[in-house]
Amino acid sequence: MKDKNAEAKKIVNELLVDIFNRILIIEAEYMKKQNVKLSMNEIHVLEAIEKVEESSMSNIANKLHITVGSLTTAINTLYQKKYVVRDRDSEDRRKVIIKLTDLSYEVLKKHDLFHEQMIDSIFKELNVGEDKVLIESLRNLSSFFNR
Amino acid sequence: MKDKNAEAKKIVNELLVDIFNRILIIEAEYMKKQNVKLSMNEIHVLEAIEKVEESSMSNIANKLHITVGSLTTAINTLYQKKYVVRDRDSEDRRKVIIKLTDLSYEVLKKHDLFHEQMIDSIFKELNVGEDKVLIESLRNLSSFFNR
DNA sequence: TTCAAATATTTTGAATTTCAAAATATATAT
DNA sequence: ATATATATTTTGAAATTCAAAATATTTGAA
Repeated sequence: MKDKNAEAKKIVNELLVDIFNRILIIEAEYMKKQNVKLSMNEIHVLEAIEKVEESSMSNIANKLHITVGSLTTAINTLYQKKYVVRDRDSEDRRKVIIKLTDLSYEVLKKHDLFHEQMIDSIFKELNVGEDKVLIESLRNLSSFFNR
Repeated sequence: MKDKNAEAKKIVNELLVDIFNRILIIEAEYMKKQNVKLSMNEIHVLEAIEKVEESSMSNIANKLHITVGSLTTAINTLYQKKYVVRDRDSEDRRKVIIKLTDLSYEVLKKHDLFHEQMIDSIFKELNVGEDKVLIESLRNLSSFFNR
């Protein structure tokens, strides 16, 4: 049986693939232009540390979907470059808590600005109430990944 | 000045980041479950070869936003595993044209199915005409990357 | 209390992916 | 003819990742 939305679906798929393929490259170029010396990978580590509830190694690695071992090497270089410090949790001394330095907050401010501009570009031609459709669609896509 | 859409924008940004962070992992799990032995990286190379107009090394690398040198190593292993063959362009013998084998088309069929299910999950609760809003939003985001 | 099991992290060794620059081959234009 | 441009591969190095082993600390049961 034919799908009446076939054409729209094809377009949405192509747009998503295109966006997905380009976002990292564009974001990296933008950050470089802002004089940020870190890779997108490193920036995403900082972002995860900022967003996660308790910034232990396990929690951060979990948020990033990488192993704790991989995170250790990432944190090692970020520590060397003075973007993070390591603290022991006083309650449970097995846990290492990662804290961001001011250097990191500068980077994250620039990163947030990029995302703001990106989101503004989506909203600029949206009419009242249309944001609901967009949010619902993205929620459906996100929950598709939960099964 | 306050932005009346501030809350909606925040939600859209979080959804996009979440989708972006998870899609590759979920897609990789799916392909593995379908008994595909290739990495997502390798699958995306096959996808680019299929989609590009003329599948020369330069065109493919361009589509993937990687250097031709990087592509050469990727094609080397895909050739070894019998997913592609190399042809010389008879018009211009500098060009190497990459062709997919049947093994690749099997993989791409499974990959397409994943994307179909993904897109269906977006459309399942969309009413008539609402797909226009979604397409317009994604188009705006995509063209934000063009500046 | 004490010690085995569980949990948190780091270390190690290897694979994959990537790049820039040099090398090679072919085509084009003067 | 030959210099220049274009297409690709090779080379050497860096970044990112993983799994498994090693280390440190906590927890729970005897």
